[in-house]
Amino acid sequence: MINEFDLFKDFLRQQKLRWTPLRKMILDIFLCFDGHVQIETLHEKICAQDPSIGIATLYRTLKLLIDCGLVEAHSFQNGKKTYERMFHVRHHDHLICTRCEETVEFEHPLIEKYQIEICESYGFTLKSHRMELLGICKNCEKSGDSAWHLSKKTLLQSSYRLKQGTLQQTTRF
Amino acid sequence: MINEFDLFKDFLRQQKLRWTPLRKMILDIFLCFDGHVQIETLHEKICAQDPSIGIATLYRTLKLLIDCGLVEAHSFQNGKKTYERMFHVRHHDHLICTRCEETVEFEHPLIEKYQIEICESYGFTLKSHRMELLGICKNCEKSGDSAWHLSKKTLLQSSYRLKQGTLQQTTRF
DNA sequence: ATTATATTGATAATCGTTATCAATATTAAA
DNA sequence: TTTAATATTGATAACGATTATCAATATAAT
Ligand SMILES: [Mn+2]
Ligand SMILES: [Mn+2]
Ligand SMILES: [Zn+2]
Ligand SMILES: [Zn+2]
Repeated sequence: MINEFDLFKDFLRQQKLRWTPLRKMILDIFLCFDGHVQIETLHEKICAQDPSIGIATLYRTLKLLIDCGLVEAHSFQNGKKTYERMFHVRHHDHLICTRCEETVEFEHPLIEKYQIEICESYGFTLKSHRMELLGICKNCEKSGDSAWHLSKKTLLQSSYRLKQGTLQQTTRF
Repeated sequence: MINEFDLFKDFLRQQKLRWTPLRKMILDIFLCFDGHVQIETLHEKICAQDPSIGIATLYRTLKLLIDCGLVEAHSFQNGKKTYERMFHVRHHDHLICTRCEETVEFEHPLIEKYQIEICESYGFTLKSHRMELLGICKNCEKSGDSAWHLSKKTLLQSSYRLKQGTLQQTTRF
């Protein structure tokens, strides 16, 4: 039964790169996590085992894992990427609560099918897709923070920010 | 017949912000463009009219236009955002050629419908979505650059880069 | 052994975007 | 009209996740 380690090894050999203890360790720890992992989380757990490991190596190794198809990087909201294992994981898309950032994974065969049809009709060769549904989860919806959130939104919209209990001007980006 | 200018004016008034000549000018020029505009393109055209206008004001004004729903920002590949007018424009999603960056706009009612159904089934309130199909357009496909692209991809994957005619090591991000 | 190539960590650089701030301009209040 | 309060603007510094650079080291090929 082939596994991630063998695949990674083969990929590295094929690319004339090397299967090192460090790369093994990083893959090992990455696979401990379920779902979406942030680089920082990963780095912490790795540093617990060996604090001398630099963050650059982490980025480099993740990049390699992406190149060989074992990992996928997502760019959801906050600028930071998250990494998700892709081997022996069904394809799925994401439903994201914009309030608490909870994510739900789903798949919809018909949507997938229509995506292919659309591409064909425009003469495109579909390589991949990104689909994210953004909404408010049940919890956030009922925990009636809506008032606070609304006012917060208004404050942000009107280019003010609550700071130290008073309203202070800020820039309007 | 209500237009973007009136909507923007109303929005500003409502937020106790001001309708200034500069904001009018920026909106004016933005509306000259069709489709997706980059901030840099916009800045050039604006500077042609008045070189003293700072880029910060552009970002600020675009942000306001987004807040009031007249504009949408997209984050496709290359890190840079593009801005698209949203008023009197049908909702659509995007099909993007990853080689030449050509984009095609499309809509598919059933996909939209299923998105809503999916959200409901998980108890989410759908607020928005993002769907991008990534592929190779007909032109790029047939202009048989595939050999070059393949080798380029391999080079990138194997963490090398063609530089000054020789193969030089580079980092592996 | 000797040479060629790959890996690693520290650290600087990148770059689109945001924040800060002081000078003006505009509006509201007195 | 004065006076105070608030908003706008441009220059420029800061941000922050990611990437590049580089020298030291490790590994593979010959
Ligand atoms: Mn997932
Ligand atoms: Mn569009
Ligand atoms: Zn939530
Ligand atoms: Zn193309």
